[in-house]
Order: sequence, then structure tokens, then C-alpha cells
Amino acid sequence: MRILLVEDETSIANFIKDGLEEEGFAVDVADNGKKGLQMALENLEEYDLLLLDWMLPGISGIEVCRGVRKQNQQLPIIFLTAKDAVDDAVFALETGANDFIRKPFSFEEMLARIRVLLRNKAGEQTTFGYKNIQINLDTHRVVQNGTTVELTQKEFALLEYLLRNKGKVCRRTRIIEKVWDINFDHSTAVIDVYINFLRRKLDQPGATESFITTIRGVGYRINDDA
Amino acid sequence: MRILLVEDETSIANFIKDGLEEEGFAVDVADNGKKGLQMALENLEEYDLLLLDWMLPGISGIEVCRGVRKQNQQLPIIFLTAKDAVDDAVFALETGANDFIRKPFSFEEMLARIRVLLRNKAGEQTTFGYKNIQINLDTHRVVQNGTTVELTQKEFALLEYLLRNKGKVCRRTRIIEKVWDINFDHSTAVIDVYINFLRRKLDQPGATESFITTIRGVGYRINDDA
DNA sequence: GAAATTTTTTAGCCAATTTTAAGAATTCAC
DNA sequence: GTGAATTCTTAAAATTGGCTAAAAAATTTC
Repeated sequence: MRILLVEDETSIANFIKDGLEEEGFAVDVADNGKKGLQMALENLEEYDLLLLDWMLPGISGIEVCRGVRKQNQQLPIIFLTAKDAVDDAVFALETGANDFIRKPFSFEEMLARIRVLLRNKAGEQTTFGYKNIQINLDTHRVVQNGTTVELTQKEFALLEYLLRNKGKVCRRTRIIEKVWDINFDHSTAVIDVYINFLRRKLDQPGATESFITTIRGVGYRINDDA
Repeated sequence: MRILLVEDETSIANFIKDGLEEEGFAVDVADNGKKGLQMALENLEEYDLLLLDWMLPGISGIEVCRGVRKQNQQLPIIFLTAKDAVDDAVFALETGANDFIRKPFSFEEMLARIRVLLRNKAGEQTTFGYKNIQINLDTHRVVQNGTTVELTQKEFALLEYLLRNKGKVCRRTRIIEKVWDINFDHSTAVIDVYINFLRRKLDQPGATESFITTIRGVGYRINDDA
């Protein structure tokens, strides 16, 4: 799940970005309206949700919202507005926003609203599994045959991505975008290295095949069970 | 947690009532505005939240809201409005509602919003424990193996948060928000310092592992008791 | 208002994690 | 089979993030 955050105050932007990343979202930040609109339109398919500050230098949040809505009716958009700006809230909804959050907001509130809007897309599932491997997002644990396997953050994120897409090919470029960064060097071999880490930690010793199938020239896939 | 639901359509009212009762709320239903306002005002102290349908026979939801607000500024009020009634939503907020939910809504969405507004209200468990550690919110005491351990306020708050979420990861950003104030400073190392304080006070001398597990890049976790 | 306690900041250290790089192995097309 | 492309594996370098101690700042207590 990739979120575009358009927010000019660096401290707030970082706070939100860090928090959401800890929750497993990928977050890109634009620090002004022009850049925000540009990023949104250029990668319209990439983003699952747009978080828009109301007050922005240059192009305002409303204009960004309008611009995006012209191209895409579906993308969930949430506004961040000042506490008592009731009119702003109305206006935002009229312009096509799906929800708004009044500042100062608690992170939990924001997360609740994001989850509501992403529900159909993301599902709220917090555990995934393949055969004897279970991953749990709440506890941030991976259990295999009843024993915990220690994974690092990146290993965890990669496994989560593969399991979320169990049965489907995960293309290298997609993995780079979702697990690493959208701007990450595509020629890198980190993926290979991390796939290798996962295999070493999770493949059954003596098994002839890995639980992660390599699809040459394309990417990787964890097969459906059975 | 007692909720007053003012809704004239019996089927919807029952659906909401049943659902909320399953979640552990006590729910009273008024099937028109007049009755709703009356019940609300007579038992103002009893209710923790008001769910108000917009369209009501007789006295409208807005009028109920206004009437309640005259007596009580604090009571959280959520409106249920028709899907595209943007103006209604605005109007509701101006009249003093805290939030609104557009119909048709999902039960989860409603629950999420109710929980946000009820956060930090009473009626919760007041003791938590992990192995030999017991924390009591009423007496504000921590007891380990029968002897009281002196904790400062912040130490206590942090331990409380970790224990409330026993078994789950507590992400750094959430800890900062919940235990310290909403505070956009993510560069601080207070958390580390306080985790260290707790460990020094509560870890068994000679133990190989702390009772608080560090999850690098994510946060901390107190494991479920074995 | 001085002393004690609590909270927060700072900074160096260290270890775990992440990334890079490069040679080995495998696969595929011809 | 041969060669090119891709992936695997390993090791080493770079980076990050958490730990700790100590000091500074804020708050409470007497």
C-alpha cells in the first residue's frame, strides 16, 4: 500500500511518514502542491491513497485534489485541515475528498480513517501463511512449525509482500517499488540477496525446491498451498 | 460504555444495536427525535456517545443535537447522514457534532469512528500483568514478586502502554504519541532511555533476555506469557 | 529557593542490518 | 555445446538504529 503525502511542514511530514511506514505502508512525501500534483499524476496507478494538507505553498490542497479527481475518480483522498475550519471541510468534500481529519489529530485516528478507506483494497488481514509458515503483522512475528524465526525489517517486509500476493508473480520492479523505495535503483541486486536470506532462513533443510519460486526474467512467486 | 441511538427505521436500528452489543456496548434506542432528546437529557450522565440519524420524524437530528449541546459540550455526537448530503455534513459539524458517517456505511467504519471518540474513556481493565510483574492503574503501583517497584510517571505510562498491548508490536511512533504527547519530534531518543530505565528496574538480574523485546526499526514488544 | 527527583537531550559506541560488489552457477536461445 | 543473460552466493563495506552514560533542563518537594 503506497501513500502520497503532500505536506509542507517537514516535521509533521516526517512524523506521519515514519508512523505509516512502521505500519507497513510505503510513503512518498511532496512538500508543496505543485510537486504533489505532479507526483500524483505521474504515478497515478502507484498510489493507493492521497493525504493532502489543506494549507500548502503555491498550489493549494484543493487544487491538487481537483487535479487528481479529473484523472482519477477512485483514489481515496483525505484532507488534513485546521481544527475549526468547518467550511474547509465542507469544501473539501464537495471537491471530491473522501474524508478529512482535523488537526491536531492522533495518529490512531488517522490510521483508523486510512484503514476504512483502504479496507476494500487492503483487507484488514493481519496474518498470512504458506504451508508451515505463518506471518503475523500485529506481533511482527514469523512462526514456522511452531517456532519463531527471527527476521529483520526488510526480510519481514519482503516476505509480507510475497505472501500478500501468494500465487501471483511478484515482478522485480514491483518488489523494488513496494518493499524498497519507488526511486530505488532498479539495477540493484538487493532483491536477490534478500530472497536468498529468506530461503536460508525458511526453506526446509534438504528440500529440493525453495518455497519461493524464481521466474526467470520476471520475478518471484510463492505458490498457492496444496 | 452506553450509547444512545436515535434512529426511526427499526431494521437499521436493530442492526446497529445488535452489532454494538456484540462489541460490548450497552445500547438504548429512541425511534424518534422527541424521545431521543428526552432520553438524552434525562440521562445525560449515563451516555458516553450519541448516534443520531439525520432524518427523523418530528424533531430532526440537528435539533436533538442542538438541544443536547446546550446542556453538555463534551458528549461525543456522531451523525448518520445520506450519502451525498455534503451540506448536511457541514451543517452537522457546525451544530456541534463531532463526526458524521455517510450511509450506507460499513459496521467496521462506524465502530472505528466510535472507538476514536471514546478513546481514553473509563470502564477499562485496571490491572495488567506479565509473568511476575503486576501493574495496577487504580493504585498506580507496580508489584514484582510481591514487592513494590517504584516507577516514575513516565516509566509507569510506558509500561502500561506496553502491557496493554502485550504480545503486539508497539511501534515507536505510537509510543511517542501515546506515552508522550503528540509530538512531531521523531528524532528523540527518550524512548530508548525509558526502555532502558524499565529494563534496569524490572529485568531479573542475570537474565539473558529482557522482558521487553526490541524489534529493530520498528519498536518494542512484551511477549505473551508463555 | 535549595535540594531532590524526574524528564529530556546529547553523543559516542557498538552491533545488527542493509547494501554493494564480484565471481560462481544456472538457465535459455541458438 | 556455446555464449549471453540472469540469478545465486558470499564476503566485505557502509549505514542505521538502539544502547548507555552522563549532563542539562524541568519539575516537584520540603
